[in-house]
Amino acid sequence: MSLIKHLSSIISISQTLEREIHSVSKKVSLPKGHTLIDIGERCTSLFFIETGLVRGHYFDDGKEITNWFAQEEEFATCFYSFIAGKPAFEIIQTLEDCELTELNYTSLQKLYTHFPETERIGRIITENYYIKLEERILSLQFKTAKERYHKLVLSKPELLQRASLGQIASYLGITQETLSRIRADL
Amino acid sequence: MSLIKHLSSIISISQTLEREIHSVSKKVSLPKGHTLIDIGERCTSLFFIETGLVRGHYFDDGKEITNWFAQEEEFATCFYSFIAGKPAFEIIQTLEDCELTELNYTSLQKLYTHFPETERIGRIITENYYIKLEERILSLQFKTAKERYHKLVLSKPELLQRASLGQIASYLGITQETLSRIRADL
DNA sequence: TTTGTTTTTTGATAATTGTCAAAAAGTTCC
DNA sequence: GGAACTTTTTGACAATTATCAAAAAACAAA
Repeated sequence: MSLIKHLSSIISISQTLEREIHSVSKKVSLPKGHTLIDIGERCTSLFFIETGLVRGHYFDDGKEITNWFAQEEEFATCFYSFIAGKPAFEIIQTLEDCELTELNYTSLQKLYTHFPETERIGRIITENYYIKLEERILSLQFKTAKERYHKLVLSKPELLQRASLGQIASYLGITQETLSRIRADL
Repeated sequence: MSLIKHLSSIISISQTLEREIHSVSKKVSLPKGHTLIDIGERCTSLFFIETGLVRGHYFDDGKEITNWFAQEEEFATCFYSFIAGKPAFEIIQTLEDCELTELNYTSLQKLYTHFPETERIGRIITENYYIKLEERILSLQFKTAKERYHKLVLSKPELLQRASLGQIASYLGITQETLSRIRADL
């Protein structure tokens, strides 16, 4: 689904605004394994995923930790860097060939200013992402490794085919070995 | 700090808007231990904390789990219920005598509509809360109990005096006994 | 102060998950 | 198909954290 269509599902987008979004955003095709943003860089773009899978990850004690996955119709960015203007603490990387729509920070701020209705879109999208994060906290806070895995199986079954075990394990906050064992005894 | 002052630190608030916010919000004084929202209710209010401490908690397997704390100059609400209009999954309760400013959902939506500049405030506040949640995820995902505790000591030292050990422990995703032991060997 | 209540600490033990190493299975590419 | 590489699984063991129970400490009320 295109970015415009996605936004239209939140509030109606005028012809003028649609044209403006078209003119300030750009389509990007990237192969699997491509790094969009590296640690330490400033992440000045928001990527809307039309097709493909992207993840954000960082290193802790030499170990790779997946912070999030983003798939079709979701946005990918180092949120902290994008919003706060600080260096990114994570690597953003494609896990599959991707078709993305890129919108940079300056253009987005201009949209907010010139098309006040986009503020509402921004707010609502952020609210929804907030709720998703909150759910993840509930899961990480007191659920066992097995419960977290089963929850993921229910909520994002396709992801299990699309990402590697190690990537999924670290996303769930457990080691790959533990996840492998959880899968074994079912 | 008052709600108006807090909002002014984000964008400038016009006289008219200030008057409007005044007229739709109301001050609430509550004693320690008061329940603002209970599980299953719809949370239709946003509470800005002028003085005092509030927490959100739920029960898992009979155990009380603190989901968040909110103190002076922060907002308290069951975000999920407030935004999605679904029943709250948590109890919101004062941990100290509180002075709050209450703004209800309908009034807030009217503000958004009649004063488009408030959309921006809403977006920015949500963005900032999102970043805070993200930080907490990083902590819960792979840090040890000790590391999580020390991080809290650095970021919110006063909280340790204001909330009980059990409340803090569950917030960190550990048992009270473990937290007690962590504190002991320093 | 004394009594009753709640919170925190301590101890013994069990369960969960991590670590390190190596084997097995699956992929990729010539 | 087979070599080289990557990913997943398995095993033995260690570390971390939870559980349950009880003692100690802190707090509140009469």
